[in-house]
Parts: sequence; structure tokens; C-alpha cells
Amino acid sequence: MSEKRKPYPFDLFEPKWQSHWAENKSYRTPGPGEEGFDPAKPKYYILDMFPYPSGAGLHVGHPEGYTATDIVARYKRMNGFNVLHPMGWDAFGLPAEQYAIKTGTHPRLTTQTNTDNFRRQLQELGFAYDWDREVNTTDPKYLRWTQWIFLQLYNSYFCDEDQKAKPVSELQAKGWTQDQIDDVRLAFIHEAPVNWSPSMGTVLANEEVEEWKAKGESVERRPLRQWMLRITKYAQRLIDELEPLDWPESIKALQRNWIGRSEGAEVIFNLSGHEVTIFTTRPDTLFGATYMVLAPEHPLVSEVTTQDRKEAVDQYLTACASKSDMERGLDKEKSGVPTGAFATNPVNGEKIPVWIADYVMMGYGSGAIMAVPAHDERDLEFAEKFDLPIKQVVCDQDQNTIINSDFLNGLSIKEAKKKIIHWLVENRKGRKKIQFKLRDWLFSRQRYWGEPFPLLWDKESGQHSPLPETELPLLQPEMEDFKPTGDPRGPLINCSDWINYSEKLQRETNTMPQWAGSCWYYLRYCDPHNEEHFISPENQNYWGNEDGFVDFYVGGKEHAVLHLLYSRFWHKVLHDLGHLKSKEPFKKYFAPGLIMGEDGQKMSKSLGNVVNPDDVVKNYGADSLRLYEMFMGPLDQDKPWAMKGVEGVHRFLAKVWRLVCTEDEQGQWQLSGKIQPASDSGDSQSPSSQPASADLAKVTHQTIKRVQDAIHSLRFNTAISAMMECTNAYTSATEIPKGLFLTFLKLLSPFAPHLAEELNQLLGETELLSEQLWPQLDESLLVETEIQLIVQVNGKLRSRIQVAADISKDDAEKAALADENVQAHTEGKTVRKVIVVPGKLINIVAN
RNA sequence: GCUCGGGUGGCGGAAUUGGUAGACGCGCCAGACUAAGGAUCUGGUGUCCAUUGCGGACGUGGGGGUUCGACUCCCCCCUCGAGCACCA
Repeated sequence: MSEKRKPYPFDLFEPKWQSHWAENKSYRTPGPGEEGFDPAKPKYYILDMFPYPSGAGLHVGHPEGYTATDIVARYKRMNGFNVLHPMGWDAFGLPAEQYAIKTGTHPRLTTQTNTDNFRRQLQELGFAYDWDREVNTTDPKYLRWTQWIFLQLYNSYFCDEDQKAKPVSELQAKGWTQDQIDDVRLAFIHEAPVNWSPSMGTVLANEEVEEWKAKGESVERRPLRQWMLRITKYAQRLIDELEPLDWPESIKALQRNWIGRSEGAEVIFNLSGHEVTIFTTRPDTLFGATYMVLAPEHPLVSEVTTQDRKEAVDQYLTACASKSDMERGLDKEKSGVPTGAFATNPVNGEKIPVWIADYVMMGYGSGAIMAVPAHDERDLEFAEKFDLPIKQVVCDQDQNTIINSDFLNGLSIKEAKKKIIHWLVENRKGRKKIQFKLRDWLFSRQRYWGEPFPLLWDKESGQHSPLPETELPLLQPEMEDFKPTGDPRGPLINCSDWINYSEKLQRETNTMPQWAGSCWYYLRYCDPHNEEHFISPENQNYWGNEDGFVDFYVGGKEHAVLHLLYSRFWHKVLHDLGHLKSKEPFKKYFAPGLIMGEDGQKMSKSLGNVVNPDDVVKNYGADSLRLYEMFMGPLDQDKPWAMKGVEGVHRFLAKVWRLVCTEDEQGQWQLSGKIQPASDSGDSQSPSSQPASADLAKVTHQTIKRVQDAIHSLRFNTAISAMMECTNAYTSATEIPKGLFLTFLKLLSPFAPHLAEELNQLLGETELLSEQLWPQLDESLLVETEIQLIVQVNGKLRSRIQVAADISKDDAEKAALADENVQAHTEGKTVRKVIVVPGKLINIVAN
């Protein structure tokens, strides 16, 4: 098998340009105080989600977003911006460690190998990253600041009054005790049922459970003492401050949904001498409550259960405990048992029976509800099954008028809500309440390959305290065996040298989750080598925006409720504490769609439909891969791969190449001479000798407009179509003025930088295209003197007529009516009306 | 069930204040150059009818509506995908 001849020699010039860019640091971005920094230039910070460097190497999904941002970055640079476009590695985390355990290699080595491979792959795609700013979350110089930020969280609390985080030292000054302070820290120890994965030997955050289950890991509920972050305090702000961001509505919806805000009321019922608080979104139906339900885990269950019901209740509780949440959800039939106790409805003194049922969750609200079967589907199902009374309190006809409810009768639902809440407050039986679904963030992991917590425990008192900042970074000890042990304290517990800090103090053995490092990496890129600050104030002021630090962020929507929520939370804490000016991390965000396999299914090893970017680069070149991924369709849409499509854009690039070069008899590429240097004093319009060049100028400038409009709206597929049409026009011309062609190359350069630079050089130019300014659009070239008007009769296309662009309405109408085919269709009819849309069409209404 | 996003040729997709539906690419058909073409170039290509000539009918998931005019706006329905899911 002989090597197939390449349609153009990308295999020769692509590596050449990549080396050139790397050696000359062509894409270095100077920041404040650095050599070459120009404060007069506007800045633009465009960011990709940094990859987790897996052993499998780059996936074709990665270059989709990366190419999009690269195009915008290069475009902005050519428009005079100082563009920050960095790349780094999210190298901690469970996958790295699982892989290391499987292969027996230390995760540090695995990580090193993988990041080297990823870097090579990215460089072979010609992305304009400033590699001097590369960050790696596992680098001690980086994780030091991750631990520092954790200490900021540890050392602060959320002030409800001001709705912001403040240092706990303020509470100390007010005389709070250590225990009281520990209860309000943003990072706190909490014992509660958590998601424990026996197969991985660690706990997981709520947000992570589904992902790992899908990968075949087991997850169960288990009560454990864990470090939590008090993200729930930020629930309202996380919703409110999402609003002004330039994010896709669907992603905003996903976050809002996850945070899950509900407005309602808390109502206090009396239950055998205890006050039981329930949460309801329908306080207006309080008169319709016919029974109460407690979650099986509710603390009052055993106390209020009457003697005769005890056995049945215990049995039910045992049955519930053995069921996982998953199984509970799968139960189609409602189940439950009466406790024998009765609660008193505060509004009318009615005694209603108290039941226990697992359709009420301890984790939401107060774990107790008032059941209104007439107006709640679930309560209705339960009431019907157990034959409990159903009391209508909203009028059936209009679904909006309250009935059977004493002083609420006749009111609308909205009015009744207001009135009953007022009544509850006055009678001290409840209050308005806003409830969120969001839970606090379970932040500790029982793993080796993560940032250790910079915390110490007093062996005697059991108190925790922060490690002094001067002792950061705190690295994990070197260990041979770090397999999960099943011990919920994690593998570090086996390293006694490391644990014992002093006589009195020992280290926390948990590590942070992968999200820790990715929560703030976008800040570090701005000042990656600073040893004094996680980011200097100058760099922060220069690179960040107040209404959203990063100008434009692109990355997968699978992080909509994980990384994107966690980052926002940390950012707000750092903002509250005065470390950051901006309130939000990402001003504009965009999620590229999934690239599916050629068979239309999600790419996976087992289906054998995975496309390896290295193979595509080898066969068609980096420019072809870049261009194809942008040409596939709208960026935000899921779309299937088609190798034939790669060939299509590859042919297009070859066509551009052949405008400059032809192959001689020996099979060598030679300059074709089709590109003509501007002979007559650089004037591209030389009407006498070259009637076609005016047309080419027009096409070229139309292309400038179409390409830049498309880049602004991220419709890269249409930008490429425009360039293809332009190329087709060039192909059919006998000569192309060089100036025009160089303009075209500038348009092409953000998309296919290697080919564009190569041709620019072959044509004798010495300045890199990427260092030149984006071409200026000459609007005057777009003005048409003659236009085509569409002529419709009764809305149906009947003719197209060629007229002067400035034709008057009357003349246009006359010309249309005079058309042969129009007359054929209006014959025998009366023209009732003629609509003339100037420059577009004429519609004749006749019957 | 709730929330969000889709449905346009054989395929990926164009059509951004309602104004030529199908740009561009793939695939396919025909031709040119060739010893040869899986290279390249040229032409054609929504469906159906007519094709001796203009041309005509239908057509953007289905049904209805608004309008001189609807892929685009409104109502109802079908369908596919994603996220959440006994959240009171």
C-alpha cells in the first residue's frame, strides 16, 4: 500500500507552523506589569473548560468548543484586543486515582504522562493558547491556593442580615464560643446520611451520584461525619444573580431547577404536646388538611406513636430503612401506617390523624406535611388507598375561589395565601417561608489523590483548627498503597507519620473533591506564577469584569449544576470577603452540543464508534478537523460525525491551496501565477483590464461581512459556507488580485490558521496574518445598482424582474403588472390591491 | 408528571424585524480531461405533472387560525431528546 497522495501538503506545513508559534511564543499574552503589556488595548478573556487529562487522550468533543473559542480569540486579537486564552489541567479527582489503582502506577506519574499527551494533541490542533499560563490543579504551587481558599470558607460565616459571608473573627469579638462558631462556619462538620459508594470507598456529592451510578459504581445512604460547605445560604443569591448573566436560558433553567425555590408557609401543628412544623406551598388550603404525614426518619415518630400502634410502626420503619432512596422512588403504590396520634390544626382546632409514610422525605422542608387530598395528587392517592377523608376547599368551577374555609371563603387563592399567612403570624402559628431543594455541599472524600484539608484535630478536646497559612501547601504523604480501605476516614489514616502533627494535634485525613481545583482556575490563569496572592489586585482588575469575571466561557452542559454552580458559590464567598470585585465568575457562557458517533449514537468504546482526533489530523490535517467540527452544524446542537463531511471541508481547503499552487509534472507544488500582484499602483479596481476583479472585490467584501457577522453570533457553519462561496468565485476567475486574496486569507486564518499562514508566506508576505488587523469592510462595494424583484400573484411566485435598485414604487408596480406571466395569471381578474415591499417584492392581489 | 430544547430534500444543515424555502457541504446522475480515475473541472439534483415551448400543482411533524403573504406569529395535537422527579 503506497501512501495516498495528499490533495495539499498539510503534513509538511502544519507541524512547521506549530513549531514556529511555540518557539516564538506567538500567542503569549502579556498582563499588567509584564514585558510588552499595552494598557491602552482593550482586553478579552475567553476561556475553555480545562480537560481532565484521561488516559484515553483527547476526544473529538474537546476540539469542538476549543476550536470555537480559538476562532473567537484569534478574531478578537486581529481586532486589537489583548486576548487571554489559556489552557490547563483538571488533574485531581477520582478518575485519575481509579486509573492509577488499576495500572499500579502512582497517580502523579499517570497524570504527568496524560497531561503531556493532551498538551501534544492540543498543540497539534494549532490552538492559540498562551502556554506560559498553563495551570495544573495538582501542582503544589496551585493547590496551595486551593487550600488557602478553603481556609477562607472555613474562617467565615454567612450573615443572614446582610446576605453575605463575613469572617468568623467578628463573632469571636462578640464573644461567641468555639462551638457556636463551628456551627455557623461555611465549612463545617456534619453527621448525616450521605451518599457512600462501597465500590469506590468514598462519599459523593448529591450532584455526582447519578454520574457514577451510570458508570456502574454502587452508591448507598449511610450516616457519616463529613465536611460540608454551606452553599444553601447562597441559594437565593445563586438564583437572583443568575438572571443578568448572558447564559443559555436552558442552563439557567437547569440551575434554577436544581436550586428549587418554592414559596409557601410553615405552619405549626400541636402533636401530643409537641410543636410540629410543616412546610406547604398551599397555606390557603389549610382548612382542607385531613391528616398529617411524618417522614419515617422524623425525630418525633417514636415519641408520638401510641402503644397499640407501636409494633406496626416499628415494622414499617424497618421496612423503609432497608430500602434505598432509589427503591422508594420506584414504589408505585403509596405505603404508610397510622401512629395512633392526632395533631391539632391551628386554624380550626380540628384533630387530624398522624401517619407515617415514605412519600414524605426527611431531607426536604421539615420532614412533615399537612395532607390536603382534595388539592394534592399524592395526598389524594394516599387518602384513597387508606380511606381518609377528602375535604374540598377550592371551588371546582373556577379552581380559584376558596370555600369551606371560614374567614378565607370567597377569596382567590392568591388573596387567601396572603390572609392566612397574616393570620398565622398574628397567632404565632407559622410564617411565610421560602424553601429550597438545594442541599449543602458534601465536600470531603475518602481518597488519596486530592487536596488534603489544611486542618488539625485536637486529640483530647476533639476541636478542629486551621493549619497555619505558612504551612501551605499541605501535600499528601508518599504512599505505596492508597487503595480505598472501606474506612470512612480514607486511606491517609494509614499513614501515621503524616497524621501526627504534634503530641496534641493530628491531621484531618479526608481530601477535597475534584471540584475544588476547578472552582477557581479561571482566576489563576490571570496571574499563574504569583506566590503572594492567588491573584493580584492588578491582574484581577485588568482581566475581570465586575458583572462576570470571564468575558466568555465555553464548555459542556454536563457541568450545569456541578462545576458551574460550585464556581459561582466560591466566587461569591471570595467576593463577600473582599478578595474579588466581581460577583460572578462567568459573564457569558455557551455549551457546545454533543458530537455523536457516525451511527447517531453517543460515542463509546463498547459501540466501537469513537473517532480519534489523532487519526483525523493524520489523514486530513488539523485545519480540516477544526473546520469540519465548525461546519457540522449549529455549535449548541448535538450532531453525528461523518467522515465524508471531513473530506468535504478537506477538499475546500485543497481548493484554496490550488488557487496559489499547481502541481508540475514531477508532482511538485509550484506557484500558479493566478494570484496577480496589483500592477497598477495598488488599485484593486482596474476596470479596463480586469472587469472581473470588481466582482471579486464585491464577493470578497460580502464574505467579510458574512464571516464577521457569523463569528459574532457563533454561527461558524455559515461563516464557512460564505468562505466556500467566495472560493468558488475565485476558482472560476482567471486571475485574482493579490490584495483581495490576502484579505480572504485573513478571514480564513482564525478557522484554518496553518493553511492561511502558509499561503500568506508563499505569496511573499513576511508579517504573520495573526499579527495583522482584521480586514475593513467597504460597505460601498456591497451596494447593488440593479436588483431582482419577486413578483407574486395572490402570494404565489409568478415572476422575477430585474430593475434599478432605486426604482420607485409606482414604476415597480407597473413593471410587475407588465410581466407576461403575471398577466397570464391576472387575466380575467380584477386587481384589488398591490403590495410593494421596496427592494424585495411585489404582491398583486386579484380575483 | 414538571422544566427546557428540537422536528425543513436521500444525509448534515441555510433562510435573525413575517417577504424567492432548500444557501453551503455530503451523496447521487451526466459530461470534460485522461492509458486509468477513489484526483480535478463543468452541469444537474425537493416531490409529482408537463417536458414540443413557456410552465403548473404540492411541499418545512399534524390540524386549525391571524395575514396580501407564515419554516417564522397565535391555539390545539403528535413525536424525539435532555434535565429533574413522591420537593409537599
